[in-house]
Amino acid sequence: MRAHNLALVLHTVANSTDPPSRAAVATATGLTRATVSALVDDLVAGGLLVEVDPPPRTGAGRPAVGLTLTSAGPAGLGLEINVDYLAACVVDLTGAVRHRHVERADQRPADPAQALAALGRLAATARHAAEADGLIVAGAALAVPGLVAGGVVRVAPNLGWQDVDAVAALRAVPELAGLPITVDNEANLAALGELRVTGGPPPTGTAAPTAQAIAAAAPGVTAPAGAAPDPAAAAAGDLPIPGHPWDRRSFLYISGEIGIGAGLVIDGELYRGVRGWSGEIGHVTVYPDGRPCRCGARGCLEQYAGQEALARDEQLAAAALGIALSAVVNLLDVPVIVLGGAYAPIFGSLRDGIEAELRRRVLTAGLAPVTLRPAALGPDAAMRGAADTIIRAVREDPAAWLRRLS
Amino acid sequence: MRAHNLALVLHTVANSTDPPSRAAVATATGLTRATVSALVDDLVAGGLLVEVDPPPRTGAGRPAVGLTLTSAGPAGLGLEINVDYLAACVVDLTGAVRHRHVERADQRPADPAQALAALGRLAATARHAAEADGLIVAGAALAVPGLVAGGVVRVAPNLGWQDVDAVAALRAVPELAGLPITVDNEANLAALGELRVTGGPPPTGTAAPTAQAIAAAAPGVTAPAGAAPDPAAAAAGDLPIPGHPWDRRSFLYISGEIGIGAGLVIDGELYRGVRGWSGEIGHVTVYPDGRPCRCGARGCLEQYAGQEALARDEQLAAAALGIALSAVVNLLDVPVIVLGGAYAPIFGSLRDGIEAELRRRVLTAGLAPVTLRPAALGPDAAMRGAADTIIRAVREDPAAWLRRLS
DNA sequence: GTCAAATAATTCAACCACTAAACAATTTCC
DNA sequence: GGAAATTGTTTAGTGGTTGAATTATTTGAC
Repeated sequence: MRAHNLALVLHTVANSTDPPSRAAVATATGLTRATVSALVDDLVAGGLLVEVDPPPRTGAGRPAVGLTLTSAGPAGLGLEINVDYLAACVVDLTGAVRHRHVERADQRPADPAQALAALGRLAATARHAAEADGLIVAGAALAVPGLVAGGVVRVAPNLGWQDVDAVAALRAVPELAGLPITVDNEANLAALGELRVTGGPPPTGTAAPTAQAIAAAAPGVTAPAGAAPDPAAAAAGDLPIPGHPWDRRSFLYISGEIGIGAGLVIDGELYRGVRGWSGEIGHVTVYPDGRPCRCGARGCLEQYAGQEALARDEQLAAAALGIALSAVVNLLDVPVIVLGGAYAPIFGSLRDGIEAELRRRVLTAGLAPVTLRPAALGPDAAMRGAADTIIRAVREDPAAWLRRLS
Repeated sequence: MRAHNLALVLHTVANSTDPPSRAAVATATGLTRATVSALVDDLVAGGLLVEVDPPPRTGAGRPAVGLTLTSAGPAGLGLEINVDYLAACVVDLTGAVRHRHVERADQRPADPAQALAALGRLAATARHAAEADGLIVAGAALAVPGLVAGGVVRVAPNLGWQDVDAVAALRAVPELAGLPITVDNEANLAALGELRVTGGPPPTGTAAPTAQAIAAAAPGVTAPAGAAPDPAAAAAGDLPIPGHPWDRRSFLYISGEIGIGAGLVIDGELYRGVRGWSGEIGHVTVYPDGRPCRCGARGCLEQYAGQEALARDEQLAAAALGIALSAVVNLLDVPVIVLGGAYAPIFGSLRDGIEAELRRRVLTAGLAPVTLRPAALGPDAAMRGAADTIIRAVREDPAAWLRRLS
């Protein structure tokens, strides 16, 4: 119960726009001021929260002391191996990127051990830099473009990997000793990265609006007015995302790389699938008797909207994407689709073609909108999402972190 | 916390094969015998559990007194409106069907008010019969073949309904006064019905096996050996379902009626979609330029595997189903697909055709099996699932039920 | 400048629910 | 018949919460 309430308080502070006072947290959570005080004391002592200067005064009374997440506590180490680069970043508890290093180099000629060794070096320097900066790296997560099971990369076709125990390789790096390390699919983690940047606070208390209310409000397929990413806002890391509040916490993220992956986020939670293999949208059938795919099937989406096909014909790609995405929406009732990876920069030219298919093929298109939007994060999404899994674990179970310190 | 532990104890008793003692519940839950005693006393006083004769002795020591769910307490009223019948059933806390009445009649000529009035009469007699039998009807749920939003049936094409406030109509029936009433999609509820019958207990304590372990064990698409439903076992309501334990709690249920719907159950939870409109697999595109569908699109699954098409060509239906289901598995990594409705009786002739497509088009088919199986429940599935939502609510929050009594 | 009103945070007694350990009840086994 | 075993209850103790009272610090009125 204490663990639950610690998490509740931490989330409330994290999701507030300006530093809330203990009293504000109490009213927001429904707990007593006394209880909140006790919990906050623990979180401050444990180095997860810090007291900051009071927010601008608002009337009579004793001035409040503000609370924010620390920028000197636990941090997450995000790693990525992709076809043409290695990358590492450190993200602190507030979600700020504190270190970032990308090493461009084609990984396909390298064998897995070489690539992982190079990544290990990147990770080691990132950890050093972070700890010199007062951060405590709480764990590392690695994004790879392939199917992952139990820490092992089963298949990563575009890297040419098969049954590579990436976790074991990283654990062997001496500078990473003692760190919990996980591996996950690139698209899944990119979806989490997108969520961290655009997700915003969970709908506090109020339930999602009824479908009834939605349908009355805005029929048809829609996209935000200024759909192209606003560079200034994106740089500030605080993109204003239009739409209904739950649009920001439930979406399908499509990652268009050489292959095509997807990450499904439902109400702020990533759905990984029973065995961790969800999101293989690249091999959804679009044209049953179409082009042969290297997976052995015919007419896979990847053959029409993968990077190769994309270079040849963007409109064909858009139509194929539209067909596959219609299936997703019909099956899962996802209100928002985020186009990432190679799709983000050409969102403008894909949008109409995708929307045309959605309008035609989504059964509920007339009842409620399906919103299309470009990804906010660019090529860093997966690495950022990987780091986010670490700080998310601390945020969701601060009690464990406090125990770990003592 | 008390609420949580009450639910924990209730679940433990519910999921035990024979009536457990207080001590057995204590060891199973990890709570103290003292705590369990206190909780059980509350549940017995509230009429959710009853003490029964001790199970056969097993050694020395004071004899235990067994605990079971009551068969005289809260009950769920399950209702269904479909194209050619109305139905009502009452299910008690143990999951036993205590009353059941089906009224065959084509509902299409009737206007919604007439149909709902007839259903109201059915529901009223069911409630009476149940209460004469010592049951307390805790609520009612209605299954309809259509899109539902906030208690309103937005569209039910095969009934010819549009924007029918079914909940309001039923609430107006005097004999149903005071009952919480909900409406839901037929396929969603049928999936829950299937879960109740085949789901079994949640994997106690142990996590799902790693994908790694699975892949090593059994590659390829598989189906249970004796795949046709065993009538004797089905009648006993205790069908032995083969496969891994989590297979029973994560599956996609396909309901083949005039239209085709699907209900997705993940780890024992029904996924309804953000707006409640998930599972419209009937309008997933199979052949992008194929037959025109009444939804306005082309090549929808319904045109190739709906009841009409099914009558013409079962093999075409199987191939189309295989293509659409491959998309589902690629996207969601669902390990089991349950064929219900009109598909269940002809499972044998559909199976090979579906499996061929799955083998070809599911990317991970070589890593882990996709199991196909016929539904266990037959035409009662949706109605049973509807009733189950009511008793599930009581089971998941027994504290609320106890409060309600006082 | 002083005092009342307002707001923030802490302290303290009471309470609820769980744990641990002792105890009572009832059986089997020797 | 008595020791051992097992179930279920009782009792004292503890952690974490609430609610009320208390302290701290500011604004605004006079």
